[in-house]
Amino acid sequence: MAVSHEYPENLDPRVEALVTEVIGRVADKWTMIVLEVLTEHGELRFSRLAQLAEGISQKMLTQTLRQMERDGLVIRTIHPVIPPKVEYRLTDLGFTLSEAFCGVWAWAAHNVDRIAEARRSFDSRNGN
Amino acid sequence: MAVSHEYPENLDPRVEALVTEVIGRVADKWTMIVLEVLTEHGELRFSRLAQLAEGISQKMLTQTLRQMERDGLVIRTIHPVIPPKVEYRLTDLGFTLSEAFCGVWAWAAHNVDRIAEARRSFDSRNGN
DNA sequence: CCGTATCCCTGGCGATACTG
DNA sequence: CAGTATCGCCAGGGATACGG
Repeated sequence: MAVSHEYPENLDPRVEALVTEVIGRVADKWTMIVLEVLTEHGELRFSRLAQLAEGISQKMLTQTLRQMERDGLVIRTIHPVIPPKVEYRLTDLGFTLSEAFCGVWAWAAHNVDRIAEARRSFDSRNGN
Repeated sequence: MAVSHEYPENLDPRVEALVTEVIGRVADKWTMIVLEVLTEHGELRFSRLAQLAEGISQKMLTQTLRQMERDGLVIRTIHPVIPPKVEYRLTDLGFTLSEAFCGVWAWAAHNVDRIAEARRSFDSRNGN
């Protein structure tokens, strides 16, 4: 804590744009939650994932999983049985992203109270 | 890398909901970019911030800064001069969040190529 | 069971114009 | 300079229905 940190420097503005695009794609609530759930539980089927990712709609879950698969974050395995069984698990790449985001979760969990307090303070300073 | 990591466990589902809300609020492209810019450059005025946060509209910058101020991530200092001069800098809390997100930037910068490759592969597997 | 397809509508966001 | 206010668009995402 309070240790300095440095952001990666991109000399090439095109690369920087790509990095920003990746950030925009990946820094999304549902992506983070799916990442967390898959990290905690390992391989999961679609329906189980839908339960564990509290509040997600089927559409958003499908969409999120497709994007993550496309970006090489998850592997989708179709078991040719009836009824269909499809399982999702993280790739190594997905796992490393999960590690990175884990720090953000920890930060959030550690600071919920300070944030709530800051909000109360801000709201009372400015007309309720 | 490939070292295991653990997400914070929240026994209380209400706390968990709060954490998720904070994640949803904070895991946003512009918040991440403002965090990065303020970390790199220290205290900045509004107009300079607008230049450095490539592509942001004035509206989104104002909105993002207000939310961040409300959450206790930035301090807004109004210098009573003409023309007006308003400066923004990170709080300690904002700085620790910046640290956490720094890992995600590093991840993105380090893996742009793998992601681009994964996308090409995915797109060619499924009808272009 | 695991999706895709369609409808529909809210709200996020840019553009523009105006104030202290 | 540093905002607020207002309008208008269209994409994100829920709900529903249907297909393999």
